Formats: sequence, structure tokens, C-alpha cells
Amino acid sequence: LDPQLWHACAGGMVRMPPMNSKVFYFPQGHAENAYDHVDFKNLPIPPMVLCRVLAIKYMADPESDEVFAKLRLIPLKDDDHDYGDGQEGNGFETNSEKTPSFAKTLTQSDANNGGGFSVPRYCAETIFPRLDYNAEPPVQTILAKDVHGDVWKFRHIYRGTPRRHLLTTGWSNFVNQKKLVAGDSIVFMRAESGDLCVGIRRAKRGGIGNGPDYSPGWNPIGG
Amino acid sequence: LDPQLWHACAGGMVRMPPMNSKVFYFPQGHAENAYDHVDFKNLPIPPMVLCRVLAIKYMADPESDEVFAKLRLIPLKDDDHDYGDGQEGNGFETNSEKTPSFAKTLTQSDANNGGGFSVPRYCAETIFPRLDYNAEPPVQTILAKDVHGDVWKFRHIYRGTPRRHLLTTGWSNFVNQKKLVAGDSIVFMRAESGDLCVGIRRAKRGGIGNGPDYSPGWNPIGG
DNA sequence: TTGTCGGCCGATCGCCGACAA
DNA sequence: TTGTCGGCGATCGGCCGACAA
Repeated sequence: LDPQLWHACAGGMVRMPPMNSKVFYFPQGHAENAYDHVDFKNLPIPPMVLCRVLAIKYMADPESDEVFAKLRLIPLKDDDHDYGDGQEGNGFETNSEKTPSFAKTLTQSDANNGGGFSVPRYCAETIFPRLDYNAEPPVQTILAKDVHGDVWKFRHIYRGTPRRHLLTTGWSNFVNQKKLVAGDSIVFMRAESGDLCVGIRRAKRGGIGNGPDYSPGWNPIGG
Repeated sequence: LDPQLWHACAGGMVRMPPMNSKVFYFPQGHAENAYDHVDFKNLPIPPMVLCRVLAIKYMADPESDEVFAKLRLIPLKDDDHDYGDGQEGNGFETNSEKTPSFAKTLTQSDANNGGGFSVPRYCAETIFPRLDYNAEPPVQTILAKDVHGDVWKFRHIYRGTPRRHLLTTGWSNFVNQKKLVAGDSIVFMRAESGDLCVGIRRAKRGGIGNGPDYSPGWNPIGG
């Protein structure tokens, strides 16, 4: 999976350590994420372990398209305090080689069957391929690659009074295949190759404050 | 799973040994059914083992509804030749306590989306609940339990010129849910309780002589 | 007796601009 | 600028008898 698309899907809050950098590994935090609750109090496991990042694998769930990463870590000896070996950055990757991307939380109208997708102007003008506004109506076919490399086709049209950008034909198929509902988010990104990519973020369900009422809104990524 | 429905789905060619009867177990035949090919030539396993049937479990695949059975066998000593202990029948169960059942291979018209199911007269008159032919048109709702105990609802009508029995509303839903195609078979059976039951037999696919051209036809079971 | 076909009617899908937040 | 709505035309599902094998 392309790291750029991975970061676009993960969102700006997610930072990854650079290769070969040093990180602290928290066994109990890891366990509590994977299981319900694990009591480390009586186990001979240190609360944190200084490690070096040997490998990073950017991945996406084949079913839900949700992204995650696998890190290969090797523990460093306690007395291995060579903080300044020059090879590594101390901070996180800033993803500053920014590829333009855009996320929008789906409204009821976006997710409704029989509806299209209302494309925020910023996304259409910044991320999508140039549209010929002289045509009547201005319309084009959009191809977008998802995290698995599958290509999705959409009809992109600029119409209505007042004028707005819409995805029509192909959109409802995408919603159904990906099982998207209002509150989920869609991510568009223009890769360095020029290809358009599409990813999704599922709304958190069932948690406190994550009821059926979602918060619609849009967020330029890493702005 | 009701043994009667199981036998109706399995078909008249399938006979099961009675409980406590003696059978020969063929390890290599078993292995070749489960795997591709197993070479027993250099293994210290006898070609057949005389066993006693301790238990029979009639089952159906949760996905495909296809039926199969699990037998619990215990090997008998070689010198255990008490053939005549009176408890057991020597032959197979004849399923002679016959519950009326009927199987039909689905035609293109049966399996087509948007079509109904053409009910052979014999099936409608022998298996289905009595239809009031004085009504205009003669129509009733049919409930049929599948191998999982799930109940399916069909509209059974007698119409057309010349008159014939059809399943309309509810049929295409059944076809889609069960992923039936032309060439598969459907089995109707009236249980001792009076309940109507429905099972399916998938057409063998991919084997020699099992091409897209199926052999339509109908077969009263155990006739 | 029953498999297949064309007709036809109603439901649904999905594209549209109007309108207002 | 964009979320929601009602309108409406096209498509599809699915019930029907005609007809012939």
C-alpha cells in the first residue's frame, strides 16, 4: 500500500516514526489495544522497552479498507545510549512531502441510495482532474484507485443552480460495495504519479458520543 | 437435522447403515474423498476395518445447505465374528417409513430472475397443502422450513391456460438467497408433523459431463 | 403437462434543479 | 457553498396468459 495514500486515510493525527529511529514500546498499551484488559502488575515485563524500528509495513484491511501498520522492533540494551549516531531523526515523519488530499464526512444525502455525492468545490478543483467548464454541461469520467489497487469509475458533473460539483453514475455502486453509511468519510488523493486515489474512514460506532448523530463537516488533511 | 428431510435431500441412492450395525471402513477411500490422493501402499494400515456404528449425525452445510453425515465407528477385533447377535439388521435402512417428497431440477425459467417456479402437478397435489380450486383464482400462501429450520414463504397459485401450478412471490428471493442456478434441484417434503420442508441439491459443477447443459427432468424420490 | 416467451404494470433507481441553511 | 427535497423519466422486477414442445 502506497504510504502517501495510507497517511491520507489515517489522517493528520497519525504520525509514524522514521526507519531506524528509536522508539519506546509499551507492552501493556499494546496488549490493552489487542485484548480487553491485561494485568501486567505481577509479570516480569518492563513498562516500556527502548527499541529500534527495523521495518514498517503499511497495510489495509481487505474487508473494510481500514488502514493499519505493522512495525518490526528490536529491543536495545539498557546501556545502549548512543542517542547521537546521526542516522536517525529524533522526531516523527512530518509527511511534509505533502500530496494533495481531501477528506469529507458523508452526509445523509451522500450515503442515501439513489443519491449522488456532493463534491466540495475545494476537492473538485484541487484534487480532481481539470474539468472543461466550456462544455455544456461540464462533465467527465473520473477513475480512482482504492487501497487494494482496484479502480472505481465515477461520473463527475458540474451543474444545478447554483452550480456545484457532483459525482453521479458509479457513486451508489461504490457506496454499496464499500458498505458506506452517513458519518463515514471518503478520502481523495492525487498520487505523485498523477493517479487519483480513493480511501475511506469508517465512523467509530458504539462508543460514547458516537451515536447515530454524526458530525458532518469537511477537513483538508494536514492543513 | 430431521433424518427424513436429510434423506429427501440426499436422494434415494444414499442409504445409511442402521445404528449398531457392522460396516467395513475403508481408510484409503475416506482419505481420497477428503484429500487429493494418499498412498497407503507403504503404510501399516489395513485396506478395510470391520466396525460397529455407534452414532450417526445427520448434518447440513450452513452455507450451501448440502447434506452430509458423521458416523462414529468403533473397530471390532478380527476374531469378533458374532454376526448373529440379533440386535442389528444386516441390510441398510430402506427409509420405508416413507414421507412423501419430491425433487425437481430447476429450468432456466425457474432460475431466471423475474420468473416464478413451475410446480409439477404431482408435487402440488401430493406434497403441498390442499388448494381451494373454487377460489378465483385458486391461490394460497405456502410456508416451508429449510434444513436450518428457517421458514420461507411462497405464493402458490393455479392459473394460466392451460392451468398450471406456480410459485410466484417469494420465489426469486429464495433463489437469490440460496444462490440457486439452473441445473440445481429443489426438494419438497411433507414431514410427519405435517410441516412442509424444502431442501436443495447443488448441481455437480466442473466435472466431465457436467457442462452448462444440464438435464432437466423430475424425479419422485424413492419411487 | 410444463418450458419459454413477450407484454405489461408497478416499484425502484437515480439524475435533475429548486431552495434554503 | 452545499445539504435536502420533490419531481420525473428510465430501468428493472416480477406477474400474467399465449403458445408449443
